[in-house]
Amino acid sequence: MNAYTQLKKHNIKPSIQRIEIMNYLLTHRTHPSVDEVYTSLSKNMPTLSKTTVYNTLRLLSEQGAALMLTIDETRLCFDGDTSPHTHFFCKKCGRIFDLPLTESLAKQIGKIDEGHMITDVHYYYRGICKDCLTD
Amino acid sequence: MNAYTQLKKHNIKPSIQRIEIMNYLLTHRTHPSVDEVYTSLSKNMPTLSKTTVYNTLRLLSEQGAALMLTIDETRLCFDGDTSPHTHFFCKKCGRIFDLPLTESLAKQIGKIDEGHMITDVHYYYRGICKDCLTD
DNA sequence: GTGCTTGCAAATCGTTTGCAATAGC
DNA sequence: GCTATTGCAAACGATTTGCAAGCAC
Repeated sequence: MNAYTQLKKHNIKPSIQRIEIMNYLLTHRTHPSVDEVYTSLSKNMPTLSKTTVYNTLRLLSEQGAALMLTIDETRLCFDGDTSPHTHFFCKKCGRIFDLPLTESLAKQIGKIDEGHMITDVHYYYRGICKDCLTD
Repeated sequence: MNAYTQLKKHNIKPSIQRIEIMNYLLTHRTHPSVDEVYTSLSKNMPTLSKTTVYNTLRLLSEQGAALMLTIDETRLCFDGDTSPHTHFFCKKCGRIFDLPLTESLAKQIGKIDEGHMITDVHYYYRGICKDCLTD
């Protein structure tokens, strides 16, 4: 799915900036922060404003075109992959890894609500990643 | 379990401030923010510093005596209940609710690691709570 | 030309840091 | 007395806000 289609699908009016930001999320599965998106895109879009990146990423997550991750206590990260999966945060290097969602875990989604309306599900794991363990 | 015992159990040297903060968490299951703990305790401890509340809550979560919740993007919240359960965040009123951890969900914990060392598990749900839905 | 989007600068506010004062063995 | 803890003020930094300029239909 390309960026333009993804925006249309979520009722977001496509602008150059929005397409570029959505495209960045779709092609970089690194769970980037606002700053990473901004720094990377501003190389080819010198007039891009960080405010626009903030606004757009928030809009994308509100409209369900991206996930806003709060697993890193120091900054918001974003994920263009909205399919169900879990996230692992390394407390040492700060990277976020994707982990698969087991079938039985997937089945739980939406089962526990107690009358609340659940719109977002996040499964977060923290610890030390494989790479940092061997250092 | 009282606050003093909880601190000793996690190798935290008990001071007046630490006992009061730990006790607050154990007696208020509202997932308070730093500010809520500070504001409430400072009524009876006028010299209490917010820095101490920050330091202590961080220490408690590092030592496993409390959970640091990052479910609310705008502030850190803390939970003195370290037993396995899930959290629901209401996007409208900002409150955090406890939800039970189903047995099959509990069984997943520690199963998906892919070589990483997992130390923390958080299951977060977001949406609109029962009370806000009826408003 | 009307309404939405962008971008700059300034403000905001939760959190951390530096460091001197204090308390506890 | 030595070490750890506390508390104040200042710094920090991520995010938001206000508002004017720009763009699109």
